[in-house]
Amino acid sequence: MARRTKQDVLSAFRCGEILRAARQVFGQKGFARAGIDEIARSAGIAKGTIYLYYPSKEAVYWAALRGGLRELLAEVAARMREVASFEDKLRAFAETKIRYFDDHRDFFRIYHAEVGNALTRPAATDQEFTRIYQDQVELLASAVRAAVRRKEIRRVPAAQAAAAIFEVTRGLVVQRLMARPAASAAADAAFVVDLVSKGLRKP
Amino acid sequence: MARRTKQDVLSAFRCGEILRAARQVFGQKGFARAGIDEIARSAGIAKGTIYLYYPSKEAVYWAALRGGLRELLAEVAARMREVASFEDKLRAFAETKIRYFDDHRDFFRIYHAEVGNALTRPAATDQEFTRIYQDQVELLASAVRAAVRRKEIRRVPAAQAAAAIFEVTRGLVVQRLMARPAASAAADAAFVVDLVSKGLRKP
Amino acid sequence: MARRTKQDVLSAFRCGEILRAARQVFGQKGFARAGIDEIARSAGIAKGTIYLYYPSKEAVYWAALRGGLRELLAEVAARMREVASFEDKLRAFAETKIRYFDDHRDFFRIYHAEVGNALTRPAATDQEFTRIYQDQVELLASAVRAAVRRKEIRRVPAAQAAAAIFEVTRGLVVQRLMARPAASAAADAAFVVDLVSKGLRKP
Amino acid sequence: MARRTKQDVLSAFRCGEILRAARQVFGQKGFARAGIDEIARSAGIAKGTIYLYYPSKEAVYWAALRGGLRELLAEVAARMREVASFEDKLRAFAETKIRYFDDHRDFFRIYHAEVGNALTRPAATDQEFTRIYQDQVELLASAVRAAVRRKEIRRVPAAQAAAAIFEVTRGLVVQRLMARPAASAAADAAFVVDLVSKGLRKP
DNA sequence: CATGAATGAGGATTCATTCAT
DNA sequence: TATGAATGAATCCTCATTCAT
Repeated sequence: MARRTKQDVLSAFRCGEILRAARQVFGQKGFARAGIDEIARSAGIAKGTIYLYYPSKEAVYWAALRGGLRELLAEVAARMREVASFEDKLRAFAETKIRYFDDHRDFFRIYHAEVGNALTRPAATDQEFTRIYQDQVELLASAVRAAVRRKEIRRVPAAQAAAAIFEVTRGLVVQRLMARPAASAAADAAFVVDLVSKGLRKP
Repeated sequence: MARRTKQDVLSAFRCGEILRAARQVFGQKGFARAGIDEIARSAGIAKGTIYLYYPSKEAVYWAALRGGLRELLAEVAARMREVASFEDKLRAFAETKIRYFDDHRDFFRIYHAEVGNALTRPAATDQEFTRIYQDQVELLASAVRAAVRRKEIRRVPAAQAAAAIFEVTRGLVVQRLMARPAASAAADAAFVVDLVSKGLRKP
Repeated sequence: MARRTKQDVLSAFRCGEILRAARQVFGQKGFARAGIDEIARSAGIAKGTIYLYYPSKEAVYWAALRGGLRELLAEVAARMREVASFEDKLRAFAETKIRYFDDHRDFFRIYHAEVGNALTRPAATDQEFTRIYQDQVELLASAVRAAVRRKEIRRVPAAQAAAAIFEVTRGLVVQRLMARPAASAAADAAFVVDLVSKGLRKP
Repeated sequence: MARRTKQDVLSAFRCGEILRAARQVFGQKGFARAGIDEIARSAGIAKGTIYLYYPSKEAVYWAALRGGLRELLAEVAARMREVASFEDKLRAFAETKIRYFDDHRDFFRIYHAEVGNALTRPAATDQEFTRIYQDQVELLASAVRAAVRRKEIRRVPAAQAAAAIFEVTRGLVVQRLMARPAASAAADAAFVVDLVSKGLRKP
């Protein structure tokens, strides 16, 4: 059993290294221009080894994307659960995402690119991506619904409001990455909170 | 002169057809997976003919992107000039963009992908893209500044506000394209206007 | 008839210009790297026009080669006929060739390349090249035979001797073209005459 | 170490096979008309494998040319060192070259073609070719100088004499390859020796 | 399990040739 | 006759994937 466990640990370590390298290389070059060779080198293993853990370049890409997405979703969900008011949830959402992407710029590029791809092919693989993507929006939508119910904010269509919050936040991340010396994460998040909470405030 | 003109017309027609086909194919497959062959076929010409008008696949891509961007920018700027109040300018911006992208879905995908690429390589070619991109944001920023001056809205940082409006709009476009049977363009635009104008309203 | 003649003159002029341009471009780039476009431009006509006079790129090449070869052969033969002794014929041969190639460097490169090609493909077209090539050697061989008959030189195998003279001369041309500031044509020719006439002198 | 050595042996074998195939195909078709595909097939490997050993078609060509040139030069130099008299050195030079090219006809064609190219582009790559080419001539020139010093032959310009010998020999090779049923290598070499040694004999 | 040499399908680009004007 | 825009076959090179060691 120790043997098995040792194997598992090694295997998990390899997978982790591969995905870390994959995010770096895919993030910097995009899917097509990234080479398996380069990912392997960055992971400190040989090209062939990757194929022991993943059946194809696409599979590596999806694993890298899915892993990051799940981590991000979990983190955002956790932070949002920690607070109660709509404004606090809003702030938790924006700040966590901004901070996460500040720390995982390469991943953001994959994520962003995949949004674009999801627009094109409603293929089986993308279904999962779309689902996780929508899970994030749903986090916001339910917060909006609750706030409406609690009369914290005026009655607004939850889906559109959630989408708006979601995209304002994503837009800020894009702006932050395009123009380097950005404001602090907290300041940018505060702006989102301010705009949205005022925008949704009861009349 | 007639001769020359006839040639010019044909040449313009070819360029137009190539760019139209390019937007379609690049939009559906992305730059790397798109084949010159397919673009040519879609344009109804032979592969080699493309190289009479553009020196490389990349050049075709940039021309397609730039052309669309300029058209969009011009249209948005024109619509915004037609109206006076901040709210109307806001509506003009959102509605024009949503409508344009509803009609040019393929182009939106190129556009979206390139935002992602611009995050990675601050190369010479991308400079122009970034500039046009920022021209759009500037349209909004100056509207915001004017509104602040006219005391239509409260004092907010123009750049951030513009980015937020810009991204909320873009986000709605993404949502519309991901989930097909969307609300009307006017309704989605109205939501943006509502959220933002209330969010920026004087206290 | 005047009409016809005018046509003929124009046609001859076109052919001449094409061949002149062909020698220049083929000589500077070799057959494969030379483009029909470039030849046409150098000849001051349009690409398609070349195909009114020659059926293919190869045909242009062969015409350029054959024309030059014939001119050279005629010139050499004429000069050799003007003199009587073996030494004088030798000098006429070497000096005329050296001078001709000094004046037609581009042509020499085509000529040289084709010797190489003739080694490879004993095709129909090359037959003629080989024949003209051997006609030149034959000029020398008959001079050698006559000299032997007249006892000007010792008895040597005419074919080998002719080949040797031919190649020594050609070798000098190569040397002249590789190392620019060469000796005068007369001096180089004199060396050939000296070496060979002494080498073939009666014992 | 054994491992490494086995790899090295395999690698050397591959390189050798590639160059052998390259000489064959380039020799029969010339650089431009030769296809990497065909070279690979002739070497018994796949197209892509060539690119593991050489970065481009050009690199393969140069390696094939350089390798052959060096082998030839080494062989000629060795044979010439083995003998003392001018006549013997002359014979060693001529016979070794004739024999080498009899055995490596394909290589001769590359070699010959490159002489032509060297006439055109004095580019960096050709520099090395020109150097090795001149090293061969220098072998002869120093032999001539020594013979003059030892009074074996009359006083002649060493460079021109060397060039003449060099080219007579090359000319004979061309003749041998153009007209198949040639004399024996020894007989052709003897002719060169006879002509030249008599031509340079003291008066 | 790990390796990396070998594979070969795929794709951008060039250019001789054609043909409508 | 002259043109040059259009064609598409031909070819170099890349790189995801396989497999013998």
